[in-house]
Amino acid sequence: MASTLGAADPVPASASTAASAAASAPASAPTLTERSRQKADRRAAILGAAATLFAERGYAGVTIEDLGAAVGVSGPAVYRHFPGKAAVLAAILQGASQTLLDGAERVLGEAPDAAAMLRSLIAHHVDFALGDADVILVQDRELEQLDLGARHEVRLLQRRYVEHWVDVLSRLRPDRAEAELRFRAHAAFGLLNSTPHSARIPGRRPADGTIRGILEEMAWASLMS
Amino acid sequence: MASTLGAADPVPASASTAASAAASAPASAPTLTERSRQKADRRAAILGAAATLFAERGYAGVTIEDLGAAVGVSGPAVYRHFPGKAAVLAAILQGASQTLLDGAERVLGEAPDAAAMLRSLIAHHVDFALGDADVILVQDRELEQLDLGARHEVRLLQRRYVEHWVDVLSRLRPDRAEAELRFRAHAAFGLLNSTPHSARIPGRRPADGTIRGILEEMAWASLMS
DNA sequence: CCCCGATGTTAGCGAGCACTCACCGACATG
DNA sequence: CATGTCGGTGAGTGCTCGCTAACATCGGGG
Repeated sequence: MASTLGAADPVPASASTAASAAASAPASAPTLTERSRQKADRRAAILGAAATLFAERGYAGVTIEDLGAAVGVSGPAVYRHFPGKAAVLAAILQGASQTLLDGAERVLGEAPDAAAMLRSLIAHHVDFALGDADVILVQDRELEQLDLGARHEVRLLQRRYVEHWVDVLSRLRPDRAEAELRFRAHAAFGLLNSTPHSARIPGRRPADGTIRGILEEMAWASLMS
Repeated sequence: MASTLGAADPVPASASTAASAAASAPASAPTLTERSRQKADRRAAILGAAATLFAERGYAGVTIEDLGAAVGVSGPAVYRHFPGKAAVLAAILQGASQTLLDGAERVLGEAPDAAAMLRSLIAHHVDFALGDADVILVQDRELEQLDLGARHEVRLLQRRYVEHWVDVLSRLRPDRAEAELRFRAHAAFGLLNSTPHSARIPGRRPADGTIRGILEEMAWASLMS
């Protein structure tokens, strides 16, 4: 769950004003004190709990008090880790987009040909959708709650992610226009991201191992049809 | 946009306490006075505006004042048509589910065989998704904002809708388990409902007539793969 | 060992908002 | 024409919630 923007850096920047701060630790290493590790844990815990709560009750349906209570602290302690409620949401969405993009670029580097690339992209996306269902829900539901800056950054990451799909697809189907391939990619995302939504529908669904195969099959068939 | 529940009946129930109310009009006819027609128009206008606003800013991001202002009245006038903000959302979601279900049952009656049925179901769903994009967005985003009663009713309608799909699919692919077909149907909904989401993504998309064909092709391919 | 900074707590403020109330004009009915 | 009802308004109310302020506590580096 990496975060770029957000004004709340996970690395403690103690004595940042002093120019002679090169004493305690090598400047490149993030100063592994006990205090900072606990802080990082708290931050991660808040993000995880927030993703679940936002997915369940919506961004507006969760209070700062809820966020703190979910990790054992109460109310305004959250402000020690995030500058505000919106920043928590921003960190979740940026982390998700970054993770998705990084993973895509990783698997693309390992695939021998275009077909394998598409298979890898699909498999990786399924991984994410099944593993971080909460984040998926929040992702395509609360994006417009973000302020313009953060929303723009998330959009940028998403756009780069989509372009990887379009690149691979245009190698497999050079006869099709880019606009169509981009549209098909978005539709496939809708298909793959449906699991978090249908998860709360009553009708019992297939075993978790089976789901994976079905989703990959459907995504491939729809994209290449 | 029919509404069953909601405690706000579109038919004026004036003098409902009097037992001798069989004077002015036939009891079955809804008393077509000018006043009641305007009221029905207002109600419909509020519902339409609310769908757009909820889709744009989320249920919690829209105030009762906004709802009134969108149709030219201000603030509490909305309470003359709906008992509260939640009732507006409930009417939208119930209307959507009902419309979708009615349309499905209509097209199913006109199709000669199972393959035509599936084609019709897909085409009808695409119609709805492209025509009422706002409602689609609200549908799969704000369902849990409803109170338990209304949510249950919407779930019931949705369930019946899905069962129509499962029925048709099981006639086309009797080798597959019902649970898998239901899961595939939900995934296809995710695919078809993706257009309202991707509509606000920057990358230019194909012409509106082309989209229809692509979506139908993808849905069919994914379901029958 | 001691002091500084960082993390947490409780109390409280101020804004936004759903909803109510008292009142008004207009339309349909007897 | 008189009247009761209905749709609309402006002011007001109480509550929720994001966020701040002032104070307690503790870990860790000089």
